[in-house]
Amino acid sequence: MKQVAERAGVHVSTVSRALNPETRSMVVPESVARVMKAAEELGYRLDPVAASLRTGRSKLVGILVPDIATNVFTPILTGATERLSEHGYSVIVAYVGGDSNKQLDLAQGLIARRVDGLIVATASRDDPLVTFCIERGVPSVLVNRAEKETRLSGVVSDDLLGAQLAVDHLVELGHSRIAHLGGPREHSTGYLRHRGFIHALAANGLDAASAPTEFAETYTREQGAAAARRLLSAHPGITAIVAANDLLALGAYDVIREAGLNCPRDISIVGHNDMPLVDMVEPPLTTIRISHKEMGRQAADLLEQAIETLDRPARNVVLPPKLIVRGSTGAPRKGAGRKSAKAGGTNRAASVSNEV
Amino acid sequence: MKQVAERAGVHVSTVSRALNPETRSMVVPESVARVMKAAEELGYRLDPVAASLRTGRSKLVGILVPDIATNVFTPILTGATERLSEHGYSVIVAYVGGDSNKQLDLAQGLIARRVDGLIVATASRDDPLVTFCIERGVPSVLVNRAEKETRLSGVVSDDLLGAQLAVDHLVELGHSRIAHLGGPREHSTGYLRHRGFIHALAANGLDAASAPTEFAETYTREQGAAAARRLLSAHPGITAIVAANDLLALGAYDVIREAGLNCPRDISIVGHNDMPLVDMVEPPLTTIRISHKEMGRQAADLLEQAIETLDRPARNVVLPPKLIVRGSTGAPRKGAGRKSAKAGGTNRAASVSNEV
DNA sequence: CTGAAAGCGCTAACAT
DNA sequence: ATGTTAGCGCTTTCAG
Repeated sequence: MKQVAERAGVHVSTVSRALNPETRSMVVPESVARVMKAAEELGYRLDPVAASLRTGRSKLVGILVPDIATNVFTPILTGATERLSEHGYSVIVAYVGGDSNKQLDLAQGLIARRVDGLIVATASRDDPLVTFCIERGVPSVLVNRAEKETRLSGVVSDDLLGAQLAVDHLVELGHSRIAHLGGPREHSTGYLRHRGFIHALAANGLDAASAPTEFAETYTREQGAAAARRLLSAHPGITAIVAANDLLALGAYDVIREAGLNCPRDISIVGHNDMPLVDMVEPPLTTIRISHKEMGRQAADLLEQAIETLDRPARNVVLPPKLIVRGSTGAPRKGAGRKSAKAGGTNRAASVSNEV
Repeated sequence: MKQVAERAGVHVSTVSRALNPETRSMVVPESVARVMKAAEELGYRLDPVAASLRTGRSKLVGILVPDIATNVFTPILTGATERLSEHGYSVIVAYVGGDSNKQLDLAQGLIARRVDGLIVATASRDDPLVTFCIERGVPSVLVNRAEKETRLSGVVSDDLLGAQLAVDHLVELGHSRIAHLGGPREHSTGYLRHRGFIHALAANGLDAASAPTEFAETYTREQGAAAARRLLSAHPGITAIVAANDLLALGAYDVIREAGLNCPRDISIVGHNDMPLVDMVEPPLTTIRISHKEMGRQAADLLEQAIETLDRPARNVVLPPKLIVRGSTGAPRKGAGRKSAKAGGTNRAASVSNEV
């Protein structure tokens, strides 16, 4: 930097100001030009490490993703990274497991590296990590999963609505014995999709209280299969399953196949996420589409805002999901629909709150 | 740090030495203990930014992945990140597009952040980025894709062998009119899998020179479909396709379906990668399995070695792929096999060099 | 084995 | 609008 200053015939501090977009306006354009030229000629670039040491800022953002990198977190990551890098940020990824202490440690480490903010894709409905972020005063946003209470801004899909869309679709097809293949309830996705399922059932005049339901412990095909097995053995009469997630739905496929049943003839299935390739499985999966990449982008936006103006009130961005009808849903098999639903209803439970 | 020094009754430099595992041996154990205790009590942690400014090292590794994040790069990323974080490294991901100048810029930026090394998952067979890394003296390794010449260490799958496995399998089933649905030839994967295809054909006594071949421009389902369409219209007589990648194979599925044909009855297909869910598509895809996560891990190992001892000679780790037989391959339809192959052959072309 | 002191490269008061 | 100066928090010679 000293060399550049010499070559441009100015002081180092002028070089610093000229090279930094934020302070460039303090320098007369002519000097800026000379500095730029000198820097160019010497192949000089500002040292972000030194700058970071001095300013405490780093143009670095940490992102915490579950280590069981399912397909949904990849587009979130790319969406966020893309958007962030447009604004000069780099992204440090940390894959975190379930251990809460390790999570705090990792966050700690990122903070030590002076990240300007954190994107948390791992939040449970009441997460110590969030408490930690708030206490430490690190600008942070949630993505995909929200907390019970909105302590931090975040971007999520309207999971309640998504599940309702699924139920409404099934009811329209004539189903009334609809079961739920739920996700982990400590995550907002599992919790809300279950609630959406219940409410939609009620709104359609079906018995929500006794609706067959089993929860998978994790969002995996294996756990989905295990839960689906429990569901089918306890309630052989069901004609449709609303799954909290595509992977769970595919687990149900495995079970249905192994039971010698046919989807959708014997049982219809709706997934959630519309992850890549579920249009190619057999039968093509009817599911709820969520734009995870867009979630990532918006989380990036939210984080940048949080970084720029601290203590900005927490705000939840809720993205609308969309029903994608494919081959895994159809009319119930004859003689199956013993419980009768109220006449063909898209009676969405409009008043259900979206509180996590 | 000064506070810790005071509290422990030693000088800051002693604190520094005590806290850093590499220099801890210079300090008498008793002092170390006192320092540790004081640090603990104050909740003090070393500042990596300041350390980085001083030492030039950062415990940060950059990884360059293609921005069209297909499924294969996610496990590479997680594998590498896991292994690296075990050794105290954090990972900065950069999603890079095709523009070579932008790639250099991104690498430049990572270097400015003082990354200790770079993992490059984007290399073409002769990549200016590699030249750049070498010139700048940044420890770097390649992963998944290698260069024509081994200028840098790397981890790849044995792509030549993979393609041969695919052809041998098809020949064993009785196919002789086998086509290749190739990948981009500027990448080692596309190039080598094509060569493996050719050599295996020859080794099995089939006419390699005139084997129907079409190349997709990118590894996408769409480009796969386009190339498969060209293949089928130019060579309606083929009974099997060896695809350079699962996505391409799925593109071929689309085309076969739209042509009213059936896989595997009319045409058998073999993919490459064994990415998630291809066992669930219809028909389940026969493919070549590669452990991308393991590739990521080994790339991490190689990079750590390169960081520890500079100017270590470049070394290629070649992982063995494995044929996974599923439902997309079967015997050719009757009357299709007009060309005759040499008797039932697993005549692998053992002597084919693996040079990229 | 430990203390002293210099300085990594930059930025932000403050002064002019 | 620009120059001066004092560190950011650490590591690492060099002395002792």
